[in-house]
Amino acid sequence: MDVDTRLLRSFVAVAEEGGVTRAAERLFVSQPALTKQIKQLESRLGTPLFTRSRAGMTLTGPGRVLAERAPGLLAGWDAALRETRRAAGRAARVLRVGFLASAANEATPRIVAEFARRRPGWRADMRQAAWSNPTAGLAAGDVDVALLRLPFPGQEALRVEELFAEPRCVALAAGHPLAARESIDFRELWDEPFVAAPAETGPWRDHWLAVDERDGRAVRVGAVTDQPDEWLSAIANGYGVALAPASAARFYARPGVVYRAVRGVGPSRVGVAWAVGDDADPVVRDFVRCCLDVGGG
Amino acid sequence: MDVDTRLLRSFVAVAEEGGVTRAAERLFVSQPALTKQIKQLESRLGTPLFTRSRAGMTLTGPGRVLAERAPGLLAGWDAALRETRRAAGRAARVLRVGFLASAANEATPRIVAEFARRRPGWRADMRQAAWSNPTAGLAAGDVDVALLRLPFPGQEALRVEELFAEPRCVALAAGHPLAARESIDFRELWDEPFVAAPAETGPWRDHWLAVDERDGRAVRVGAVTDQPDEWLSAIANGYGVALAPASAARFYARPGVVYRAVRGVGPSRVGVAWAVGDDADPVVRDFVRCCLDVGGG
DNA sequence: TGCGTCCATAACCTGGCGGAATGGATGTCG
DNA sequence: CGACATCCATTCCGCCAGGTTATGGACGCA
Repeated sequence: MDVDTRLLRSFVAVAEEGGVTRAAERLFVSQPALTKQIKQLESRLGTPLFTRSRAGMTLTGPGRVLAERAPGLLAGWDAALRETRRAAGRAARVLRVGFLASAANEATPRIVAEFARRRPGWRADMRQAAWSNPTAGLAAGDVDVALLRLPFPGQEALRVEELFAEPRCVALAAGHPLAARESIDFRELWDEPFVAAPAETGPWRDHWLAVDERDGRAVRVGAVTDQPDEWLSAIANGYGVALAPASAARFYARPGVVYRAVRGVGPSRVGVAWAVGDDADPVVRDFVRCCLDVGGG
Repeated sequence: MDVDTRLLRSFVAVAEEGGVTRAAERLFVSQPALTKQIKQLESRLGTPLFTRSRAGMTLTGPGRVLAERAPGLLAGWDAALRETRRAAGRAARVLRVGFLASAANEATPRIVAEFARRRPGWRADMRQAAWSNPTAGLAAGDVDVALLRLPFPGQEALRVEELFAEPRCVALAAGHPLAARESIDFRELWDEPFVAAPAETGPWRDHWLAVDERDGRAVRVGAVTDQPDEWLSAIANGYGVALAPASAARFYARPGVVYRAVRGVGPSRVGVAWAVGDDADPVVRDFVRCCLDVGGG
């Protein structure tokens, strides 16, 4: 008998969330759609997988059996998918490069150009990742190499080469009182609301909130954003201010947002990262070499 | 990304057969349908999996990567499916009993009745299997216990308890010259065409062709059948004769087919089989007990 | 040059899926 | 005690995916 992995994912979500409604919003589908998926799975298996109650759905005996195995099956499929895609990249002479928004900024096109020079016939496929994906897909195997701001969560399990550092500045709404100033002491920002990255980015978020330079005072978070556009909008709307690499002033210029120098916060470092298993991969090595030549000087 | 296991099975079939056309007939779908499935899989993965040529389809690099992993994934899913169904049977208090057509014949209802008596609230779900499925689904895990004619292929990996033996007779077309006789020497049948079981049943097929009692002479096979209905039709049509258990005369009576005693072939033995892992299962043990009490006692 | 054998494409039909709205059961709270 | 909230189930409808049959096109072979 055959199933779509989507059905299994739905099943796992309902089992984990303990109810259709919650699982449905986690999966971004409507509740009736998910209800039907579960019913379909049950009817194909010929057995109920959940007992329905007012409070939600709990697994039956057969449901528990399936719930034990399904995550492993899905992980196996996802792994096979990654491996196949990786092979596809190699076959098409494509190096998949992930980068966090604002990671390498001006250096990026030079790195790509240098890679094209060093590896004729190859192409670097640049994939921008949201901030909630701190390794830009490298940890999940979606890319071969990634350009990131250091430090980032999961760094220990990867190889990282630091490329360069640049000072940090502060981005404010154009109408902000401090926007008139040429440069700002960070302590003047302690009580300002900040536009922060999603919570799951952990140390990365803390680094951009400069938690270490606040003398232990709590951070006021005025907005949480996941992408540069949202980030810029939030700042322009006055929901908060935010630290940014100096290059953002050129790279993310936007009416209503100004960048000012800031004293009292350390610089931001940019690095290139790759998986341990790719240490010997000649294409990955070449790309890292290009990064060091161009960005690391 | 999600995929239906059906797509993976199709992919594996095409990879193994080396072409869409052959794979399509193996999978009992039309060739265009299969072509579309493969194209869909390729487009979802974003890479060609096969190189097309006049002679058929051969795997690309990414195709080989996927082809290495797909069978394991499918096996994993099938195993999870079996386990879930097994749990479903237990939860519903159903013992799944497979039986080869003509296995226990008259004994079957008595066994089921005895099981119902010994296990109130439980139900024996009887599933007749075709002869090409020599363990009646036991080897594949589709049933918990099976009633079979001995010997059968795969017997060594299972537990088997012999229940009883009965003489074998011969089934002939009513118009056959030997049908007028009361009983027949098996050597008189040496040159008759036989209706045989499918080749994959190995020793089981040989046993019903009585290969061992032919003094090394080759068997003439007049027809191959997989089910009692086909078997009876083939005999009635005169495509061949066949050995059968004596009880078939009562159980599979049909106009145009007669059963006659035959001398010179051994009896047929009936057994109940279960998986090694179920040795301690109380329900399976009870069922086996019932078989022995009713059939073997 | 016609034929057989592949795979790809076209045209058509049907079943199933997803979404919005609604129903029904059941606690909760003022 | 009645209004409300919160679940899951159901209905209706539009749409797409998948299947089948028929046909096209490339290529080797006699």
